[in-house]
Amino acid sequence: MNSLIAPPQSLEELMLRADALAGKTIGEIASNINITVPDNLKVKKGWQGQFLEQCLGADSGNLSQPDFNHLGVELKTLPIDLLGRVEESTYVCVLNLIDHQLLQWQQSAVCKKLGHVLWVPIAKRAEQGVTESLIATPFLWKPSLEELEILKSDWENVMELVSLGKIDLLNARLGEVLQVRPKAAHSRVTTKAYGANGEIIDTLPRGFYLRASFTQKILSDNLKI
DNA sequence: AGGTGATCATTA
DNA sequence: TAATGATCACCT
Repeated sequence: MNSLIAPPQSLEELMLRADALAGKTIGEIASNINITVPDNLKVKKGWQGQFLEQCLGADSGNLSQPDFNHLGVELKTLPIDLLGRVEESTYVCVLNLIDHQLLQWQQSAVCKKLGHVLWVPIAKRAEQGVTESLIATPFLWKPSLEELEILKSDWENVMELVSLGKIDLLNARLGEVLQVRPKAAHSRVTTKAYGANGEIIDTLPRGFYLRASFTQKILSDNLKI
């Protein structure tokens, strides 16, 4: 889905565009720009995210940088139900298992991407299609100092295991708010990593994800009153 | 290949 | 039934 809409020139312009979507259904917005909505997301898992990117004029493609790079803002859709409960974890970025030497938290992709996020909650209506899903209130978020410390700690714990070649110890149970999970087309895909003796090994590619409990708190903290 | 966008579906 | 591990599509 290529961007047909020019990137917003300012944060204000981005938020005006985002706010204009609030309260509308995916179907309404899609018909206005002649986009066909899939019946379900089984084989279109990233569709909502790409759709919102197009609606808002994101232009970073698959580069490892924030969606609105000139604004330093990352766009994330957040699947919720009608009661505002977060239904899925949030992918952040890949975990680089090779080029991590001397990488500090402030220089990491996780830190850069989560520095400033535009969250767009999308409420899926039970028993109804994607067309009926409702855009809730988008909001800008910067992690608090406390949140930043937890993210940094989670990230450093993972990177320590990676540095020590303890790839086998990585699993989704680690991390208070930031977890590591597989990130690949399927389980036979491999990527390079360092083993415990410094040798190169093949292992399943992993990515960083935010736990739903964390994004749930972010959402709750940002509810309008 | 390996990144982006994620949700699916089986397990615990 | 929540969470982990697996998987799907598109882009460069």
